[in-house]
Amino acid sequence: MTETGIGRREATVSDVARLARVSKATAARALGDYGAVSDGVRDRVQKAADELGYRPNALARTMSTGRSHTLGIVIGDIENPFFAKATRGAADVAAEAGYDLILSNSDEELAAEAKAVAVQLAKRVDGLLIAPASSLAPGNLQSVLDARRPLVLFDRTVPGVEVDAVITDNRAGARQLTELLLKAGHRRIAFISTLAHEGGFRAGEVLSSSAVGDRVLGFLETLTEAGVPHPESFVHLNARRDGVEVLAARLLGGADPVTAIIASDSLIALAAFRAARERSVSIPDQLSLVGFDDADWMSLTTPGITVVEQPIHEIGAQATRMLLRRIAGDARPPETTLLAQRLVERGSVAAPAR
Amino acid sequence: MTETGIGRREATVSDVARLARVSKATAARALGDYGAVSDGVRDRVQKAADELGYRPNALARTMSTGRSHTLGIVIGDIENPFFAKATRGAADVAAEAGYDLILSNSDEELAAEAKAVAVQLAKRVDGLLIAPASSLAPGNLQSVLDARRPLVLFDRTVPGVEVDAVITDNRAGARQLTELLLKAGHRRIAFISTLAHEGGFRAGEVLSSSAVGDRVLGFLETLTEAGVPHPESFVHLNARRDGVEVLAARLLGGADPVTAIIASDSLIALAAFRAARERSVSIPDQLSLVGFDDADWMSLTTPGITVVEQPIHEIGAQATRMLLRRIAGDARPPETTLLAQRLVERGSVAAPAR
DNA sequence: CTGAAAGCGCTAACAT
DNA sequence: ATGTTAGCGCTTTCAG
Repeated sequence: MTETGIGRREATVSDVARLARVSKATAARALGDYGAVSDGVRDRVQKAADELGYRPNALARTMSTGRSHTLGIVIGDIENPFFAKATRGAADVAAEAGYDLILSNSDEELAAEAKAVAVQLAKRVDGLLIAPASSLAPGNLQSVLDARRPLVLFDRTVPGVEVDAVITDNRAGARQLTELLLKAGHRRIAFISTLAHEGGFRAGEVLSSSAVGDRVLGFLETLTEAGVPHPESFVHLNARRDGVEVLAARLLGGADPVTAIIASDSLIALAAFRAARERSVSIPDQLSLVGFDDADWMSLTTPGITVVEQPIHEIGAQATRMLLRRIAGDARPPETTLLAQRLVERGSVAAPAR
Repeated sequence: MTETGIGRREATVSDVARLARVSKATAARALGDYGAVSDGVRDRVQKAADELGYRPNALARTMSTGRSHTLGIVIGDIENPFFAKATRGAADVAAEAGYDLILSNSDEELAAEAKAVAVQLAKRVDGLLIAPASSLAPGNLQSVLDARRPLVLFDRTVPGVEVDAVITDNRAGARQLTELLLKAGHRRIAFISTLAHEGGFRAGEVLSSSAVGDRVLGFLETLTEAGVPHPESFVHLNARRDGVEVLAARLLGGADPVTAIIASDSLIALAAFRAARERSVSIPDQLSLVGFDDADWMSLTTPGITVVEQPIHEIGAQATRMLLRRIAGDARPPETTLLAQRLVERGSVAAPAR
């Protein structure tokens, strides 16, 4: 029954109990559907609850049970289609299991991530899903481990932190892309990522995103195997999101222009495509463009863009399933799930101009 | 200081107080930074807290203060770029103000929305941001009002529910698009939306999304003013997300094909573009395509797509600012903020073939 | 400035 | 099957 009246506070179990003329405990049992209650009493309590417009207080319940039925998820940026999809995957399995998600954007910055983690822990989430801002700085993750809260990483791992993780085979994906380009005859291939990175890339360096690191690895080893000299000079990191276009333009101009570009995510592919278009360099005739992640528009451009696709929704879903399992008490040693990437060939690759 | 040891429970204010040799109240004051505490004591408490690895329990705090510093947001689908952007806008102003977001996807279904609202209320969010699944069914919103929780709607309003809302001028946007098409010489223009709707559209009908309703209104009135007969036959609702392509294909084939399409969101524009491409109907020569929302890929296709753009990030941001104001106690009568839409002309409009 | 005690709304023993 | 009584961890009077 809908409640009217002004200035009343929310009805509590006590209120319901009083109206139903039973003890608080009995009312709680009937309302919370646990313990044993006779049918008659159950009805009376239910009726009283309806009459008072009783709404349970999940926080109070959490206080006494210790379970919040809430998961924390911290990602780079919900506007990035990758994270949006992964988050949806997570939200779906969470909702299915009766859990909610508290969402935080880190913008890939450790400080923001730290704050997000602290708040989530303070709110006593039952577990955390994190796409770590850095694979090199375990601090933020360590604090959730210290707090003894289950944690599952996704998209990237962080060496030294022993937790579950769900990632995809970036190295293999990069190999596929690179081989495709090599086979088409390319030798000057730029790999572009917005990953934050100090100074130019040097061979053997460990990157702050294991995902990008693995891609670079697959890229470099494939080039090296093919006998391409100094392949690391083709790795371009630290591109600002809004600077990718300029970078791409620069790579396409100059004395020794690249003939192919590998974009480390769909947003970069977008910028590269735009740069090419604006300088009237034709794809695939004058430039081959490939990338990671299959954005829905990639089949719409002329030509369509060849990519390796990852099961993004599933990344979030699997990570959440694993987290739920841990919350349920699974104590097996941490494992990292490696999902496959799949090549989707479209028209953006051809032999280099000369 | 990082804590070691197994099986210990989280440190509480009491623990800290004991170690610092002060009362619980004093420790709480020092930790929570309220009340008055002498410097010496403050230090001692802080040190004790560090030593124990004390992490505040935000739920307990909420229990006694009544404020959770958490906002609920319920949207259609976080994978939809529109909602992703609006959510980011909301998250940004929320974080700025020290609030978190609990996210729920309704898939535009009332039942899912009802459940989401119930859970959010149970978790005692300080306020809710909702893009209502239906402008016709006030029930879910009424329950948040009944719970006396501040509520701000965005993207659509629901007549009869007196609350704040942030929307954009869909009617004007639709007029602009329609006029553009009319001016180019089009007379057979299809308006496509995935909005759930029973049976064919009849003039004067109120739709379950005020946003789509306003667009249809602007569309119809502009056509009517131009003397186009039976314009309501051009309104196509209830398209399944994965059926838009077929629908578009059907509209382009048949005896009396449309010469222009207005897509009610970027996902529909995408599907329509693909349908045209697949049937080799050339845009803009054989089909003019326009739509709502400026997706980032729309400047990449050949031709680029003409749209009216809405300040999506700002929709979420403004809604959240308003919500925060209400939470702070602002009791002015509800107001609905109307943001402008802006025409972005690209190359997808031309005169019809014949 | 500091302490004691009550209370937020619920669940969990432990009786009866 | 139902009731009594303690808490959960924090804030908040109210004293001193």
